Amino acid sequence: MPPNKKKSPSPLRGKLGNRGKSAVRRAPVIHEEVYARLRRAIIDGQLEPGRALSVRSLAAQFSVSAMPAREAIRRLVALGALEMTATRRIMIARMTPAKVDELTEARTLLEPRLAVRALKRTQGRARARKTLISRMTAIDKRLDSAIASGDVGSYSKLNSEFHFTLYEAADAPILLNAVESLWLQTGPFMRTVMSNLGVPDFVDMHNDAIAALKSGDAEELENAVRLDIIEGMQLIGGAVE
Amino acid sequence: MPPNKKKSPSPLRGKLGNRGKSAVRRAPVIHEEVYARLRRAIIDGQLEPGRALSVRSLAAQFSVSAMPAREAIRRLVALGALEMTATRRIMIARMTPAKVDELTEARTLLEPRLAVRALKRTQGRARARKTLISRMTAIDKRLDSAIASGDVGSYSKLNSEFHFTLYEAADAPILLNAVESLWLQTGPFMRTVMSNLGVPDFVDMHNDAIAALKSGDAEELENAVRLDIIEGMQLIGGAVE
DNA sequence: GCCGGAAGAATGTGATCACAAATACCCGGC
DNA sequence: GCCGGGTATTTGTGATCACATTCTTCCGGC
Repeated sequence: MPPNKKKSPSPLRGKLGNRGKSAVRRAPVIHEEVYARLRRAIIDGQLEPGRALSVRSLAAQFSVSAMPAREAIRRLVALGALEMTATRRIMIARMTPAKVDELTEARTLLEPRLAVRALKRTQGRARARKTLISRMTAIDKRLDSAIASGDVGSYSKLNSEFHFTLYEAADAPILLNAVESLWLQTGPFMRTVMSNLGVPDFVDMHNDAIAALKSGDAEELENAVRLDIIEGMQLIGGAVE
Repeated sequence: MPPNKKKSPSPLRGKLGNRGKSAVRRAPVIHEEVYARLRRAIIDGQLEPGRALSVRSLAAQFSVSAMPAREAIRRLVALGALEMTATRRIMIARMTPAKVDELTEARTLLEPRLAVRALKRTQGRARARKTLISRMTAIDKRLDSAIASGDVGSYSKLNSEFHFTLYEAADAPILLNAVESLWLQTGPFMRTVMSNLGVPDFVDMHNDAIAALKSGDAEELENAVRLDIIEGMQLIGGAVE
């Protein structure tokens, strides 16, 4: 009997989808799929702060082996989304007043600029601008019903979708990456705070942002985004300290 | 003979230093040591853009096994310091005009704020303020001799040391992390540009920053840092486009 | 002399095992 | 009922192997 051939059991390689229809491009790369899904769950606020995580449990949950799970976890720890205790236990990062302060400053600096970039980038392109506005309006509409029904989960998800739809239109991957890292650290708390205090009604800011996008007013857009961030972070700050 | 016990050869666990004197705290964790060393090398501009990297070669270079090397590489790819080709080859990230633009904006937004935070944090603490100033002055002095002798390597190293000495005094880990990620993407180019164009004389900005720190002038400090960034990035931008 | 392609080496990724440390669990004593 | 301590389990980390691809190299045909 040959001594090798250890790879038989294999936790289902194709489980996470074979990259949809495009078998053309690169291989699946399981660990990126795991990372993407976990990141989305955190940004959308589906995991509460302090919730424990482990390499093996995450691997089991996603039906993959330990290796992709630990790589995804490693990345999220590096980005500040996950926290490691002194004894190397992993959990969703917890909030502190100091972190609220830092996140508020970083977000209010970067996100308005990203929004303005999206505006400027669609300057000559009426078609692209219209597409962006209609997509954001659609999300905003769904956001309204989430607020009306008090659906905290949907609200979190749609809120992040609203912001990133705008930010991604800026076509600025470095800034976007930085901002994503900040959302990874705020996401869990938005959800927690709203579960306690109820869904906020910041929709004014969203409407202002859409209006500014329509009129092409960069300053108004900046202010709308900034105010949205400040109000959201104040909510978190009030709950933390 | 027992069939297990495969771990014998082991690439020298204590090679990278047993964390100095503190055997009190947590275990060594080889992959963090590898990450820290590689990150420093990149920020200091010791690795030129496009330079190839591989898991196994990095492991061999640091006398560790493949596992810590790949974890360090994974993190640096996530932070934008390393680039992956379509065929999964790893290299030091290359620069594009668009990236220069983004990095300039992000850095001019974040770094001056970090500097001001360092200023504010040492407001009441005359002792801490003095220590900070003297440390920065000492680095600046060594920077002068590096400029005088045209030592590009030392210049890069000392320049990053100067900035991060200031930024770390802000005690703002989230902002610091974001800024480090940006330096990881600029480091290799500063070095390249200076190798071609020679060592720049931005020391004025450093002197202004120190002076602002002494006088407690936040606005002057902000401007000094901003100008230093803009001049440096313009140098890179001129070489890239 | 030059080109194309095949053989060989190298690479990223996934899987699995070993191990020390930390946590969880349980059981007996009071 | 509650606590303490010892055992069993879980955990992160490192090491090693397998494998499909990709890159390199070199050689034979023209």
